[in-house]
Amino acid sequence: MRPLPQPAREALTLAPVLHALSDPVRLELVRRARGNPEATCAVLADGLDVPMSTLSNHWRVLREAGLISMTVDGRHRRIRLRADDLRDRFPGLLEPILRLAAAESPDSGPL
Amino acid sequence: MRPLPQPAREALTLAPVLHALSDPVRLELVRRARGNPEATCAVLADGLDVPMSTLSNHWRVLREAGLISMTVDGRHRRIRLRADDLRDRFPGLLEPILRLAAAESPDSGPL
DNA sequence: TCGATAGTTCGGAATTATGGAACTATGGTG
DNA sequence: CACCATAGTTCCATAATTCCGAACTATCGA
Repeated sequence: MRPLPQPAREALTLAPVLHALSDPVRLELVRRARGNPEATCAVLADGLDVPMSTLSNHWRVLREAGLISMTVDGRHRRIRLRADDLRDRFPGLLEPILRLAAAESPDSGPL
Repeated sequence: MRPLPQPAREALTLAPVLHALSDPVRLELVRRARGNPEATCAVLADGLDVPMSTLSNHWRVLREAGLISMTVDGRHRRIRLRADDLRDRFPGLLEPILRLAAAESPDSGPL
């Protein structure tokens, strides 16, 4: 269950977080990650017509911005939303954004 | 005082708004616009070591995302934050972001 | 009319994003 | 162990964006 490198909580900055959330696919991945702790990349991306290499890039952007952490678990990567770190560093940021994203695509509808 | 074209309130979507806010320069411009209604481009960008053509692009991104409106006033463009439209369409979004941005660069400090 | 001011547009260079193909690493099976 | 399937990453060429200097436009004031 080796963890992949990620920025420390104190190193998180606002602009990269907003950038990471400014893509519809990534926003959806984050929403799913929140509702689905410890899920793998493939599970979270299920049904999203996006090629795997592009997804891998999206996960990297999310990880480098500090939104998620990844741990290697066998052949899988487990994704966890860094909810605590984000709440600590950017209180009041993530909840409204995810709420509005959910309002904009109620199901996991048209991204 | 002819207004420049801008997306209608109902047409605003989350991803472009987050994208517009994901750049440190634009974030700063939005902060200044909020504290400085009816100011011109030049006034809002004062002191920001960014070339004018780049600023013009930033204003366009902000306008097209629906964050600001611009009206032509003589030789000037007056910038207004679309606070009402944004609050209506994305309640709870802008305030936290601008608060966190202010916390991250208290003055208009290192962008 | 002329010049200065305020900002936009154009176009090329630099950066970033996309995605197919090849690769790596792990687990399961015989 | 040999072999294959799975899960994801990396490489790299193309496409799309962004940056910014230079040229342009529009308006005001003298």
